[in-house]
Amino acid sequence: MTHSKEPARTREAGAKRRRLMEAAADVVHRQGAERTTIADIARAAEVPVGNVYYYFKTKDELVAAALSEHERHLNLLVSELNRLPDPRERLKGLIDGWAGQRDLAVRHGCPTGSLAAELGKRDEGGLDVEAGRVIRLLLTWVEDQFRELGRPDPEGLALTLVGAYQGMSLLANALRDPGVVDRECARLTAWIDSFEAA
Amino acid sequence: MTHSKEPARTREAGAKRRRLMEAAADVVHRQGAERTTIADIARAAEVPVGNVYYYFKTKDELVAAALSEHERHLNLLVSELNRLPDPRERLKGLIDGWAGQRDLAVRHGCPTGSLAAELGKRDEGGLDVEAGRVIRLLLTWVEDQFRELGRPDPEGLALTLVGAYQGMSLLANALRDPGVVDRECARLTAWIDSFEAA
Amino acid sequence: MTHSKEPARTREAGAKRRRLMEAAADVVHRQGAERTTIADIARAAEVPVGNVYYYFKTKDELVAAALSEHERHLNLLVSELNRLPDPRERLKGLIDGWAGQRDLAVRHGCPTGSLAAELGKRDEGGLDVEAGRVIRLLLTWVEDQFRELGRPDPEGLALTLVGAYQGMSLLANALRDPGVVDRECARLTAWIDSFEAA
Amino acid sequence: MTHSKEPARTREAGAKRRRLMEAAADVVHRQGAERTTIADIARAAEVPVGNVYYYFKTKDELVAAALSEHERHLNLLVSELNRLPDPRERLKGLIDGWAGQRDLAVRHGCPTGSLAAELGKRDEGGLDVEAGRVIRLLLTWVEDQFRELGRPDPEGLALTLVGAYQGMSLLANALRDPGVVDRECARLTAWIDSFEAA
DNA sequence: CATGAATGAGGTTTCATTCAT
DNA sequence: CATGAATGAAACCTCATTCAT
Repeated sequence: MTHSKEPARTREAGAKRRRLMEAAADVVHRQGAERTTIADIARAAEVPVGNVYYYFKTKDELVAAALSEHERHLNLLVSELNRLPDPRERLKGLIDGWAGQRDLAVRHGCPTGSLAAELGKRDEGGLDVEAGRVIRLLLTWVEDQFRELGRPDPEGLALTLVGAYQGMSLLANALRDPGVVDRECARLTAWIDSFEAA
Repeated sequence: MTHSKEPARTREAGAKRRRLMEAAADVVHRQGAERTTIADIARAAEVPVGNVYYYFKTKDELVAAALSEHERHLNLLVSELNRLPDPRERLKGLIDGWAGQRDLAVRHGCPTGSLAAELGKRDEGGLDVEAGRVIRLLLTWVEDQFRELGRPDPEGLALTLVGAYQGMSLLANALRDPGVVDRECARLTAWIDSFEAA
Repeated sequence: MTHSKEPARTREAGAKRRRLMEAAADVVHRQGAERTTIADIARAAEVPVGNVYYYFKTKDELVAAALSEHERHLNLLVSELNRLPDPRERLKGLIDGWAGQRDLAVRHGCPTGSLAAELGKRDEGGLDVEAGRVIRLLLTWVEDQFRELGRPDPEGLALTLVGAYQGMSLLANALRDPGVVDRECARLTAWIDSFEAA
Repeated sequence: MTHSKEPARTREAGAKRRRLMEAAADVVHRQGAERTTIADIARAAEVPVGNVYYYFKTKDELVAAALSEHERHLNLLVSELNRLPDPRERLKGLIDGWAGQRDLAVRHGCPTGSLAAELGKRDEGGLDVEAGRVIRLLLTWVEDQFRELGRPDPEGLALTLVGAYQGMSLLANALRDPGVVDRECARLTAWIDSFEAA
């Protein structure tokens, strides 16, 4: 109880890989992929540095793991929202989720968006494409909601909504101002409400 | 005078600093601050590596120089737009400018925004605050236009407009899709047009 | 008995060690001792990495096992050749064997010779001596044939013949040219034929 | 005089690169390319480890430098021998050179040959081809001598002579026996002498 | 100021070997 | 004996920064 030094193996096998993925997602979100060292992630996951490579052969694989964690979280959120009967409520639920993560956005931006921006600076590795794929998952889901609502140009509306989210996250982070998220989320919610029923 | 090796110091004296700033802004935009080395910037500016330090004492100062280049460009743009008599036309001119930089945004995102996102991952150095300041310059100018247009909540409108720009830049870059910029710029222009005259 | 996981231990028991030795000989010949990892050998032998250490306590023991495999092959070849009644035919049979392994020599050199060269770079471990011992086995056998042929200085002739083999293997490998083996083997055969009967 | 710590820069600029090449050739000959670390070479050249990379971007470039040193030595030797008027004397001079390096061959084998053998184990990098090129330089020169002597099949004779050298070097090294070089060099000299004048 | 060269801290990665089950 | 997982020592390499000329 005093030390966490006790062998983690006894608890559950395979949990380490999960711990590493979560640590990678978290640390990369906070520090950025370039500034994050393997040692940072290893420390956060309470795993010896050398052991990390048993689970992930390169640093890039760890970054990919962070990305897939964000994908997992997105899928969880979407599953949750899909239980709501009304697409309008689903979209407003999504926006509520963004509002709820306000402080995280202020400190570090959108996890997926800021990672995508960083990976987009690379010329090789293909991780940039992977990031685009995760973002497109959200876009497609949002588009589906607008379509179900019977709105014309659901693809454009999805771009506008998700773009607004990425924009507010970046501004809130750059200005260190939580009010940005509050205002924009309120505006977006009102925007959704302004749509007449199908 | 004796050697032809003698450089035209007086002629190029100030030019080197300028070249370094421009190179820093360009290379950092393309590669990101972390992935950019001093040697990269020196090469792009055609300045010997060892010489860089006479103009910029640290790498952070070079990043700050990149930021100030973006600030300079912003000021130039704003000066240009301020010549237009109508604030509505000024805002539409701003949006036209974004549309005109579409391909750059697709490849590397908004220069200031992506740099701000990267610097926001740092805990020290204060460059993140500097980036926020540059972004705020744009926000304030946009806000002034909305105010002059007589719109209520000009600050919120500015956040929405600039946020939309940051969002479209990030999405266009992540998806490698120029259409994102086209669509959103068209929408924003229509949005501005939807405001009645003061 | 309860689980089908139960392996046929008794059946495969000794086979694993044999598989590991063969894999070591093969992989070390192709990649060299230094570039070969325990994992490489384990994979080639289809033995779990952690299990290797029950058969070979160190990597050096595996290299020694590779050497002893080459020794075993040499002994098999010599036994075969010893069935021939004429020492001249035995020597020519040896050369034929070299010619038959031409393509292997072009790709990776003589298994024993290239391993001896690599081990000769070491200052410790004694494996270099072991490699010399295996090579001397061949030398002694060849010497015996020349002696039986009644040639003067059989030791010198053996050095010449085996040296020619090592030289052609190295050159064929370095030049990636199978013709080297063809030419030299033909020459050596003619050389043997040039000796008058005892 | 007591310490060699004094800045080497004062002596001659550019000498460091030369020192590194020589150290690489020497250490790689003694330890083999795989067992040689950058630190080993740096120490032998009295250069800080980090500085090595200013001159050679990768370890492979250092190995290539070692190879080119051997090429340089070969060219020097050949230039020397070319001063002799008689091709027979030139070839015997070459063999005398081998005999003179007897002890080095016993300890570490032929510098070029053992390096070629090691590089031949690689699948990538192209250094193996480079090693073959250097060996071919010697072959071609020897071939030219035999041709000038008016012997038939000069290419085959060159293969035989150079192959004998590589073979004796490998055997002498594997057996740790200088006598191998003595005997074989004597035999080769007699062989050359056995050719009638053109 | 100018410049190629120097330096060392720190990061990524590999791998022989050991250990818990 | 069997096995996946663990460990840490070392190797390669990068780069911001400094220095000698």
